[in-house]
Amino acid sequence: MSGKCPVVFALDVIGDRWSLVILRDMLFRGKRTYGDFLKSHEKISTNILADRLEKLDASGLIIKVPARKNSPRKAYKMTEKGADMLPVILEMIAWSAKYDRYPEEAALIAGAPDHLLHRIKTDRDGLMAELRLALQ
Amino acid sequence: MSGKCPVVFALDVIGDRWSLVILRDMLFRGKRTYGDFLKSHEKISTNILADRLEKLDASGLIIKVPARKNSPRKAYKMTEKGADMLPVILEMIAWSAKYDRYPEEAALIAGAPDHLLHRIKTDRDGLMAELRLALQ
DNA sequence: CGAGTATGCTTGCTTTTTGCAAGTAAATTT
DNA sequence: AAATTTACTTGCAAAAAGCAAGCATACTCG
Repeated sequence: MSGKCPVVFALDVIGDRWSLVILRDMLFRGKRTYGDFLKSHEKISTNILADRLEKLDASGLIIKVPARKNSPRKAYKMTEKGADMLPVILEMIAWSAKYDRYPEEAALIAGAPDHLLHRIKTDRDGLMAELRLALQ
Repeated sequence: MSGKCPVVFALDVIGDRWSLVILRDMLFRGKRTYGDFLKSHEKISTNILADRLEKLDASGLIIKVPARKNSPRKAYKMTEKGADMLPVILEMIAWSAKYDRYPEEAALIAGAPDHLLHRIKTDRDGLMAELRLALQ
């Protein structure tokens, strides 16, 4: 049994920067394969990526699936449990928007344009539904 | 300039389990001193605690203040920037409530009773206001 | 169909971070 | 004034992260 405070329970799954970077890549950038994740701007190293994918799989946030029907090649897919981290990530984005003094460049590099923030504030449920749909 | 995606911008500050444990202790348990934090159930080690307090201070989520007026003894106080992490933490708690299969014991040990969850869902703003007030 | 390339990792090694125990100086209590 | 607490620091061993190279399938193209 977990016996942990809920904050720690969540931290056990996402309390590490790389896990959240992977989730971000899946949720906001449609990445699905090992190679996709490796190419991310933050330069995760190969062994760490393998480790985190395994852990995220083990804790049920993602699952390993055939990349295409009947293909032996693999891809990763977000589970509902994983997608349910969206609110956490959206709040992080909202916090950063408030406190990062240089968001313009972030928008350019990382694709967090103003309209995303606007929707977090005004149409969060719609935004989440849309992002979830894109995971199918 | 940050030039970072907003998720990474936030992760730079709280993308480490101990930082969030410290924030939790301040927000939900009224802890303020080095000794308080050291006593937390998760057994943070002394050098890591010192390091994280310094980093949280450096990034402006907390400030070091006199424990009492004119006292040379120190305490830590949450800034608004720190308190603004509350929504992130509340979403983590909500997520854990959905996926932790043994929340009863967590409630006993860590003080996350059902009514907290209920308020996260039904009166988040009121809850946040109350928690913020307790920080004064 | 076979050679070359791409993909999804694993392995080995170095560097960094963590954890633990002990130590210490200043503040407080008795 | 002595004993105790508090808020750290230091030193060292263990764990984790980062980096480069290797490797066994897949897939692609002639």
